Amino acid sequence: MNEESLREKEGSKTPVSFIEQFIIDDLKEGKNNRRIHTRFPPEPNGYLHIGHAKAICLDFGMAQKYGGKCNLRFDDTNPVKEEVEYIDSIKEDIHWLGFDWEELEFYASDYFGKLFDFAVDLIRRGLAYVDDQPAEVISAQKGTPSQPGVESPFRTRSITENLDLFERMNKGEFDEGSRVLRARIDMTSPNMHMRDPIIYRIIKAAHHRTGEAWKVYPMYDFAHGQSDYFEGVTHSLCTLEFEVHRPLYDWLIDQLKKDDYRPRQIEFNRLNLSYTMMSKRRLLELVQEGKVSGWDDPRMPTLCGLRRRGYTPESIRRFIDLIGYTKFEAINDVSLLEHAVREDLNLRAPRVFGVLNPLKAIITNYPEGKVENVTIINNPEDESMGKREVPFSREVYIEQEDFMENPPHKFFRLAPGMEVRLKGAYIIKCTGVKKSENTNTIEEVYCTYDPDTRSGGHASEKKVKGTLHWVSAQHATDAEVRLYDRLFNHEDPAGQKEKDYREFLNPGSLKILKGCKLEPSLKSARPLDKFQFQRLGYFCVDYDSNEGSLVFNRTVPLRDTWARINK
RNA sequence: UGCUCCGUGGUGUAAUUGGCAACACGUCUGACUCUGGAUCAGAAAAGUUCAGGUUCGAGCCCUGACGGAGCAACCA
Repeated sequence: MNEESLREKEGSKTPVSFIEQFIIDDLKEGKNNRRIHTRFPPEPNGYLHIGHAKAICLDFGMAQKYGGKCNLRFDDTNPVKEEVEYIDSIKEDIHWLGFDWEELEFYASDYFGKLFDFAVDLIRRGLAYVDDQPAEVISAQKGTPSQPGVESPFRTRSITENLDLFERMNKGEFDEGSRVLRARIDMTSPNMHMRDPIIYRIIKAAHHRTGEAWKVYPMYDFAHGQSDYFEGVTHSLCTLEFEVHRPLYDWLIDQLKKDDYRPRQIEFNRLNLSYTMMSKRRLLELVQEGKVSGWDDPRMPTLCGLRRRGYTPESIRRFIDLIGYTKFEAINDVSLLEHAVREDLNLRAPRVFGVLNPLKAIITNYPEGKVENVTIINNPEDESMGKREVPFSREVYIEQEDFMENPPHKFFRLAPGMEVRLKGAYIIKCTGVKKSENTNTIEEVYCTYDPDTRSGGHASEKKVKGTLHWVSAQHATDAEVRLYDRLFNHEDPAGQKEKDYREFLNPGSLKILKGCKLEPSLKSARPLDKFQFQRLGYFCVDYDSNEGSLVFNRTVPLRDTWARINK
């Protein structure tokens, strides 16, 4: 980034995060040749969720804004936890979100050779040693956060012996767990991570990329910073829990670096969303235990889940923009995410008629067999989306909730003797109901219409309190509609000391409605097509859908002040 | 009990580096409306965890409390 364009960025009034400020300062000071280079480093052990989206937007976003590059690097240092299946999904999700790493696709496993050489170098300089003690002993010697550790009896082993042992560890001569390589730093450090951290362990599982080539694998701390260094990364952005790792990150870079260049680790707050849970391990449990239908269950906070639910990448990026990056571990309200989709879909989603809980209304004075096409505006927010014709006839479906025999005060819908407009068509008046003999439930309502009130017609200015959506019964197409609510009924389901998160699963998080009636134009809708069902919410065609049997997911309901009043 | 980090309306973030605490979501009014949506206009809501100190002046600097989070995988 040159000085001129940097000054330009500075001139803009929009506040920048503390991270962006660091980047600006580093650029101004001329660090690393005025270069910015970031990386997004997922471990391929699960699907990306919206928390990763926060990191992706930062990593790719900063590089983009300041004329830099962003690498996609798979942090694949633990062959027993990682699978190729995840790599493809991760790439797909990043692209879907709207970012591109171009040719910069890397793997920590690409550096196993260099990392091994660096470890050997540390041994030669007396900065690493092979420890023969079992895990429990090493762990006990580490001390506790408030008590210093004690040194391993193997700490003073000769360089020659260490070199020999480390080579043989990698040849597979020793069992898993029998020996590790440790950095020799300081067993009394107040920082636990500096107490001779383990940097290599023996794992005899096949790696998805390097196969059987290695028997020893580097730990996260020994791979991450060095990978940054090898790739020329300048700003290594990660979440707050790695803050205490930074001294080790810097220590290792100090041993590795040969000139002025050095990557800098900066930590920000991870995303916590109310009523949801972000831990990959627990999300995997939900999938494995069948609590959800899969990683892409529309109730999951995964990117594939949100996509299936009907969220747009724009809305997710917008949400992340709204919450910002700080060092305060906050719980962000899901309603802000919902606001972001509504804001986006309001501008883009065509409005259609869909009746979720149908009730047949018969317009007794409308000629039998007659069909009129009424013209409906596709999106009042965007004239360019045009208009369409919707068939109207003597029998229509309306929403059960839109009719009450004995309505309360301020009920602006249909009730005996009351008038409402059927949107885009006529004003109707309820004249009676038909109830079932035994259960007393309402089966049909009878109405009359006023032929002068057709929308756009000469007497169409007549005002009524309510406007209902409707679908012509003989033209309707049936559909299944899946309604979603929050997966958990606790604000912080995973953060409760005494209780397992499973106890907070919301039993009503999925409601399946069958026999919903949709306007005929929806027959040709394809998976992921998004609509606003007028007066109800935003809906998206599910993958399970096909021309013969439509399936819709409710992304989010519309704001509903009437429902709020009646709570 | 050690170390590291963090405390600003209900929630999440700002405050151009010490100068009238601002924005968004949410909430509540009112207008408009053939979506109880959207849009528009407005309101309530924090004196910045607390106590000292420096200063003409502190959310910002200093000291000390209090509160929260993280750190003791051969996970990342």
